[in-house]
Amino acid sequence: MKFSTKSTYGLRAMIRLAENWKKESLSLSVIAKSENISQKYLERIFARLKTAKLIESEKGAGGGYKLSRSPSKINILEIIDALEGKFAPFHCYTKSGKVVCSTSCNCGVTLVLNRIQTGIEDSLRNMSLNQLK
Amino acid sequence: MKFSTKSTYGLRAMIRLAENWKKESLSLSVIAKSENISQKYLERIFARLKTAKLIESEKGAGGGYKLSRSPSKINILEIIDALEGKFAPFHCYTKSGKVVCSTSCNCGVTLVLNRIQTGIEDSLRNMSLNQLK
DNA sequence: AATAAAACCAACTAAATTAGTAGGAGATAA
DNA sequence: TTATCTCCTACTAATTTAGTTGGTTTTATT
Repeated sequence: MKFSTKSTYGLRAMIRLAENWKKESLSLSVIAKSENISQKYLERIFARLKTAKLIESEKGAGGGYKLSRSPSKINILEIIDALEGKFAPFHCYTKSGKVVCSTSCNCGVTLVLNRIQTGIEDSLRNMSLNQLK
Repeated sequence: MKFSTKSTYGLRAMIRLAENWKKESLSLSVIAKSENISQKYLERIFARLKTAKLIESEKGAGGGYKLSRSPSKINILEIIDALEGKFAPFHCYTKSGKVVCSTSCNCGVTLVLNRIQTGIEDSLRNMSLNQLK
């Protein structure tokens, strides 16, 4: 198991925006440059964060991004979910592609998967962006 | 975040071995056939489980695999770690490849990563193989 | 009005990882 | 000596991740 650069970059950028909370917007170019991240790649990461309504944007010269709410109201779990995608809905498949069981079945694999998911959720749920730097 | 087939197959196979605990060894061909998994792929998955000393093998005709200890003494966390690998030791890199910070630093990204890791560990630590079916 | 700086958008490429194959060698019971 | 098994290495195919390329649109500033 690993942490993708997507999450790493996204989190770092969100921490930058948190530091800038209540000030003017921060542009992608500034963040990318100072964090040493490919600007174009960061663009797509920001698209995810925006879809999840965690950030807002202003177009045009002088524009940029800012958090859509106070850092204390932004949950780390939301950020990770937005960046990495939720734990995939799980299915056991036979070789023929037929679904044998789903998330709601109570086989061992599903049970373990659900535990891991709630384990992650519980650990991040009450951690908010203002706690990071 | 997703659960690879490696984990799915590996867990299913371990559950099969647990059902067979105290009986004769189960061969790869039997497990692969009944679980509808590529035998050659399962072979490599079993190699990981063996390296982790979770299973033992007997070569030759009539041979096969069995758990190395009672299912109640096998932790699900051990299985997942063996199959999926531990959470990768984490580093922040600059574009030039220079390490900026490591697992022991206390930046936000590392803090989140460590939380996720302990979240998973805590959720699986006291779940053993005999609880699954 | 022209320009520059910004978000936004789509399609491509490169690298890495995952999932699986192919083709054996060596061990062992029947 | 043969069939059944583990074990080993090297390959391929598919998918995902990590970017790149080349724009369009929006907006403040000159």
